[in-house]
Amino acid sequence: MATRSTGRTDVTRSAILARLGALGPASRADLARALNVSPALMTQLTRELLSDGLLQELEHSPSQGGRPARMLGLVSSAGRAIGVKVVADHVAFVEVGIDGTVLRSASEPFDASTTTVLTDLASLLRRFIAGGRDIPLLGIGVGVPGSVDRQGNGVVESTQLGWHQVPLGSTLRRELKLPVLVENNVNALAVAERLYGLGRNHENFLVVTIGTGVGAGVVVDGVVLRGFAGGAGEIGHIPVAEDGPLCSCGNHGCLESLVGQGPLVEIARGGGIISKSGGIAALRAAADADDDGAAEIFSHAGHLLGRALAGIVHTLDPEIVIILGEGTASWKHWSYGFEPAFRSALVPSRRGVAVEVETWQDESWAQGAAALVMATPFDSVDIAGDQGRLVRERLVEQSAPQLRGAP
Amino acid sequence: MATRSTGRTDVTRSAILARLGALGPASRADLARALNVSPALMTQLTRELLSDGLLQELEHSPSQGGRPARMLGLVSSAGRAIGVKVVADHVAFVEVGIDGTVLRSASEPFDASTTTVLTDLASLLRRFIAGGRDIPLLGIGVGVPGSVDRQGNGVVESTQLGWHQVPLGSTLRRELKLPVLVENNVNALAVAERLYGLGRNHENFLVVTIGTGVGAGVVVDGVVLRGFAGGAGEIGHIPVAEDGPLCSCGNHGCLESLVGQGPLVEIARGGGIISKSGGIAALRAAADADDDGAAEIFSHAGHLLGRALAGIVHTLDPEIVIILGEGTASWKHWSYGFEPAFRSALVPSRRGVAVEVETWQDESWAQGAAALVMATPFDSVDIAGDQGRLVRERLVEQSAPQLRGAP
DNA sequence: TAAAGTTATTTTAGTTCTAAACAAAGTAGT
DNA sequence: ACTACTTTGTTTAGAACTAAAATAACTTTA
Repeated sequence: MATRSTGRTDVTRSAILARLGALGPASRADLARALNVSPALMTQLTRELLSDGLLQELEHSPSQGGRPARMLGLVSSAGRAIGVKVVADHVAFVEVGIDGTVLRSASEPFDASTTTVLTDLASLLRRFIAGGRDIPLLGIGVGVPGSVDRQGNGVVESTQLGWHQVPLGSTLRRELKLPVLVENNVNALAVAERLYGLGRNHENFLVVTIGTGVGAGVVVDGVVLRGFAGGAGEIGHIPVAEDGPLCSCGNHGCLESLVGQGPLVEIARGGGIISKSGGIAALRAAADADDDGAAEIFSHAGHLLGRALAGIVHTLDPEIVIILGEGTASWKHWSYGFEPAFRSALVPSRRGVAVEVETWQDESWAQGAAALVMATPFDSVDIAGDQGRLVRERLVEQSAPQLRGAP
Repeated sequence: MATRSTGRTDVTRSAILARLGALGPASRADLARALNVSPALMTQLTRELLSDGLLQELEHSPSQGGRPARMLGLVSSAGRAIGVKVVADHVAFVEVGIDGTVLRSASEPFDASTTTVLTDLASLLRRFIAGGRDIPLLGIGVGVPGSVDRQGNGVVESTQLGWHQVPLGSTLRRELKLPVLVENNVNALAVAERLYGLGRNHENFLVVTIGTGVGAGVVVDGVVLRGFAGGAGEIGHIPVAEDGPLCSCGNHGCLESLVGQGPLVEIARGGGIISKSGGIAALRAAADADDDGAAEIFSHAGHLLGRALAGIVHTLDPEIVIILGEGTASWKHWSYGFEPAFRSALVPSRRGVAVEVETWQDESWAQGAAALVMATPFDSVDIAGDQGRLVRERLVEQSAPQLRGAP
C-alpha cells in the first residue's frame, strides 16, 4: 500500500541533522542526493535549520570542477541520546553525542527477575541521566535480548530475561518523561551499523552476532526487518543437528546450542582443554597458544555457523555480512572452519559475498541502543511511531527555544 | 533514507484501480482507509477516474450507522495483462482481466538454449497477443526460474535455462512495444498471492514452492523482498546434508537435491517402488495406494523441508507460510513428515505460525507473472521503475482516449 | 584571457497531498 | 417528531515537494 507521506512533523528536516551527525559535514547538494530530495527543498530546509541555530555554514570545499560546495555542519550541542543494554544480571549505559561518539558510560548490577525490575531500571537510568551534560537529551534507546512488538511501544518478550509481555517502553516513558525506544539488541546493533558503520554504504546487509548466543539483524533496503511480531533474526534457533544438545528454548540441536559460548566452554572442559572453572577466555588463550583441541572447537563452531549463514544468504541475498559480538575476539580461530564451510555451501554466483568482522567493544551493545534514538529521523517507514516524532520534536524545539513561535 | 515521493505519475490513482480489481467494489471511505490516504484526496481522485470512464458508481451499501456508502466499481474493460512462464522446454501464456481472472491460456514448445531464444519468444508472444480481446493491454509479465536484476530492467541470470545476463526485458520491450516486467517466477507468485490470494490479509508472509525445485518468495511489509541482486528466496540451495547428493548448482546436499521432484523419483526407482520409467505421478499414485515406501519418501522430504523452513521462519518471522507448486498434489503425504519436523524445530512462541496449502493449477505460474503487471500500481517502492510508470500510463490513457486533452 | 563546460545553490510556478471544517444522509434514543 | 450521534463525502486553505529555469562560482580548453 502507499505509505502515507506523514506530513505531521518534518522527517527530512531531521534526517539532515542525523546524516550530518553520522557522516560529518556535507554540502547541500550532497545532502539532497543522499536523502533523495530535490536541491530546491534542501535549500529551503537548510535555511530554516541555519536560522534555528542547529546548523552552521563551514568553509568551502575545493571545487569538483564547478562551483565549490559550501559545507554545512552540525552545531554539536544539538543533542545527545542515552543507550541502555539490559541483560539478566546487569545493565550498561552510554551517553552518545549526535555523531554517535560515546561521551560517558557506566555499568550497574541488576536483577531482571525481580518484581520491581522496571522501577529499578528507571531509578538507575535517572541517576545516569543526572550526570550528563547540559545538552538536550533526545531520548533513551533500550536494547533487550528478546523480541519487541514495536519500537515505539516497547512490550518485551524474552525467555533470556524471563520476561513475558513486559511493558518496558511505556513504563520508562512514564517514569522518565522522555521518548523511549525499545528494540531487540541485535536489531539495535544493525541500526547502529547502518548509521555509523559498514552499513552506511550498503542497503542490504546482515549483522550476525556471536557470543553467549547467536543472533542476526537483517537490513533490507536500508531498513531493519522486524517481521510480523518483531521476532525476525532469531537465527540462534535454526535447527542444525537432528539430535543435538538441549537448547534454552527447549528444542534440541539449535545453532546456539552448538556454537554459543556456554556450549563451547562445556566441550572444552569435558575434553580437558581448559580447567573445570575455566571460561571462554581460557579457551581462547588455549587456541592462541596453538592448542589443537581448542582450535578445533572454534573451527567446528565456525563450520556450523558458516553452513547456517550460507542458508540465510541464499534466503536474503545480502550484499555483505557483518560479524559482531563478544565472540569475535576468537574470530581468527572460527574462520578456519567458517570460510571453507560458508563459501563451499554457497551457490557459485553468491560465493563472493563479503564477510567483515568489526572490532568489538564492551559498550557496543549500549551504543547500538543509543543509535535507535539517533536513527529515528531516518525512519521513513515510521518504525518508531509516536516516539520517533517526539525525538524529532525535541531535537528541533529544544535546540532553539529562543526562536520560532516567540511572540 | 527518505523515499522520494515520486510525484511523477500518479501512483495512488491506479492503486485505486488495482484494489477495486482485486477486491471488488468499495466505497471512497474504504479506499481512503485501505490505501492510507486522506478522504479528501480520494474524493478528488475518484472524481477524475469517474469522468475518465474507468470507474462507475454502483448502488448504495446499507448504512453502518451513518450515511450509507456509495460503492465504486471498476469498469471491467479497463485493461488486461498477459503473463508468461518460461522454462527450458516450453512457455505458457495466460491473459488475465483486471481482476486477475484468466481469460485465455496457451502453451507452446520452446527451446531456451537456442541463439534465437529472444526473438522466438517475441514471435510466440505476438501470436498470442493477436488472439486477445479488444481491451487495452497494459503490459507483459514474465516469470523466469532464475534471478533478475530489476523487474523493470529484466536482465536474467539462470542456470536452469542456461542464461547468463540475458537482456530479456529490453528485447521484448523493443520487439513488442509494450511495458514488460520480468521477475523470478516464485517472486511473481508471491506478488499474485499478495494481490489475489491469502496474502491480501497479511503483510509478512512466505511463499514456498515445491516441484522440480524448491523456492521461496519473501514478502515483508507487503513488498516482495528481492535482496541485493534480486536473488532472495533461493532456498533450494540451503545446505542440508553434509555429504548429500550432487546438486545442479555444483554443491552437495542442497535442500533441492534432496526433496526436488527429480531426486524423489530417483530414490523411488532405485527402491523399486516405481518402474524405471515411472515419474512423480507414479510415485504419488503409489503413496495414494498406501505403499509404505512411497509414503516414506514423501514424508522424509516433508521432514527435511520442515526443518529448513523452521530456520527460515526464525530468520524472517512471517505471519503465514503458503505452500504452492506442482508438488502440492502430494502434500498430504509430505505433511506426515513436515508437520512434526516443522513444529518441533520452532521456538515455542513461533510454533503457531500458520501453514496453508493452496490449490495449484497448470496456469498458476503464468498467472503469477501476469500479476506483476497488475501489481505495479501498488508499487509504492517503485520496484518496477520505468516500466511501472508505463503500465500506469496505459491504464489511464488508453481507457479514456475520448476525454482529457481533447481540444 | 575569453568561451565553454561543470557543479552548486536559489527562485519560481506548479503538483500532490493533508487537516480541518462542513455538508449529507443515515440510525437510535427520547 | 426532535435531538444526538455516526459515518460518508466535499470543500478549502495550506504544507511539503518537485521540475525547470536562473544564477553563482568555479575549472578547463583553445
